[in-house]
Amino acid sequence: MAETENKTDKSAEADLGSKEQEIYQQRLEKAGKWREAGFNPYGNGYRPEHQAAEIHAKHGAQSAEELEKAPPTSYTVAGRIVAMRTFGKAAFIKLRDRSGELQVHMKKDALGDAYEAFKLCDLGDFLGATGPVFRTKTGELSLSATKFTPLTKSLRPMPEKWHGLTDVEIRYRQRYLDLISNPDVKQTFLKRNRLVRFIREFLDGRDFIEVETPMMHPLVSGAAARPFTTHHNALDIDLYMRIAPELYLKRLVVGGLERVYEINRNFRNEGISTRHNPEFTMLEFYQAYATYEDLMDLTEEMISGAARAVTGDTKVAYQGHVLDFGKGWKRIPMTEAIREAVGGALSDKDMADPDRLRHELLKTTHAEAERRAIETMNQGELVGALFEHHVESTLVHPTFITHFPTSVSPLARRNDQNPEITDRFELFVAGREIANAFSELNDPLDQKERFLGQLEAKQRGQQETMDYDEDYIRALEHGMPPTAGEGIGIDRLAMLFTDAASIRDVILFPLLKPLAR
RNA sequence: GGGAGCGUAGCUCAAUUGGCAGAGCAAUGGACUCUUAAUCCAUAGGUUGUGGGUUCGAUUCCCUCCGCUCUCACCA
Repeated sequence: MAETENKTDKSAEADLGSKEQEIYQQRLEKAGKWREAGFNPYGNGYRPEHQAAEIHAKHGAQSAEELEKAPPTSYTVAGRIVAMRTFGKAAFIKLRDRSGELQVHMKKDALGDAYEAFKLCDLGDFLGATGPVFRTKTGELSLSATKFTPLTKSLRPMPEKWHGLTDVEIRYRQRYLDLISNPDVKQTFLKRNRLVRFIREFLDGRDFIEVETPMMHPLVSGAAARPFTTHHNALDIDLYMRIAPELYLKRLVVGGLERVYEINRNFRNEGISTRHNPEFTMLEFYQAYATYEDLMDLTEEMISGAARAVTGDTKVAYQGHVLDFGKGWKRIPMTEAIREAVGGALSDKDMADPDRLRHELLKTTHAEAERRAIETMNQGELVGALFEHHVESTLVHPTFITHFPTSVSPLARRNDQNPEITDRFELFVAGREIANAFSELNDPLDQKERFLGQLEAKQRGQQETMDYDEDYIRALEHGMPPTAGEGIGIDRLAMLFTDAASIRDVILFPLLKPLAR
């Protein structure tokens, strides 16, 4: 690789502006000078022995005098230079490692000839430094370097130090720059990590086992969504990227894995928005001998626990609201929530009457395409649409909406008292769906009918329908114990706990259109 | 896909009615051994996203295309 260094590699620098080009060349020359001085600008094998946070923890409370009197201890740290202030024959630099930042004082007195090599450092370079710690006149704990080692030459300029990087497009496309420039970003992803870890520990502690099921499916199953398609060459078959793992996980319950969960990606070929990324992370779990009501209890416990683990409190500030994840979330049947929202005008009889519902829905629907879609909806779909229209966005605090219509719940168990509704709930927070759960339909004959209903809906022109999954029926025919299952959108939960307005802020590399070159 | 907005130096932002494209940071040279957005002097850095049009003259007005943001629709 060394021979590329002093050549002008036009292809690699095609995206450089003229100023950046100049900096690039200057830094290449500095790297060359390091080589001449016996330092490899891309060396390997350097072992830092200490971290910034460790040093702050150890000496943060000591005064300048105490540090001076204490027996001298030498530390070896490594990191990226994120700030630099030079004074001719001395300099202060700020070194950042994974634990935090530490100021390092570089003095010609202490470094001798190595100081000339240090002067070739730029903002963004990585270096290692060794020396004792002291406190500056202004009180900052700092390492006084007696030895310094260049580790990696950075050839491109860092984003501006004061305003940082604010251009959202660059932040998403070049997330590494975002992470360097905006410390909050790292905190967001650390929180996301804590969230996922908490959930795993929570479920593991309840005897669930984590599994991985296929991401490439021969059928569209487990949800109503448009899939991505792909192709396997050797088998010469088309496959769908999974839109949900549901039917595979329930096959495992049939197989005797009574408590299973999976945290993994789903892919849906639909619109992109502040709440939708084409690939997103979903937790799905299934528990035999539980009902949807048990899962409401479990969900409250898991999510309020997660809120505390991630943010330190069950009251969470989100986009100007305070969301209260403390126990005792509201549980409201869907029709009741609709009735409240439209002012009590709909009787039970009205709720069962498609024409009455259609009339109600058309009152507030003006877009022509939407009105046409409403004309072909059945009673259950109309109830679902009314709910989304009038209620969903008003549910700020965690709220369970229960008893979804059977026709919009093709995998959920019918309610024993009323077969037109299911033993299902969705959890809404901040006006968004966060979780979806139900007592599972384990009657193979009913499931067959529901699949046929999906085919019928497709006939009517609905684009998001499930395929008929023969093997899944066969699995149910072997017998699935009474089971309840749930899906939770991890990205959306992460948004709530990190006060993120856009799902792109909790996904490291959200999908963007590639730039034309 | 529809609607609204945005795109100027590596980064953050200016530019009056359409009249010589500017500043700070970063960079380069110089001074400086306790700085915290260090300071001071000097220098350099631009295909104003792309391609067209109107005009004596376009960062500015109009159109095309590209990308991003918000929003509606679809959806989680």
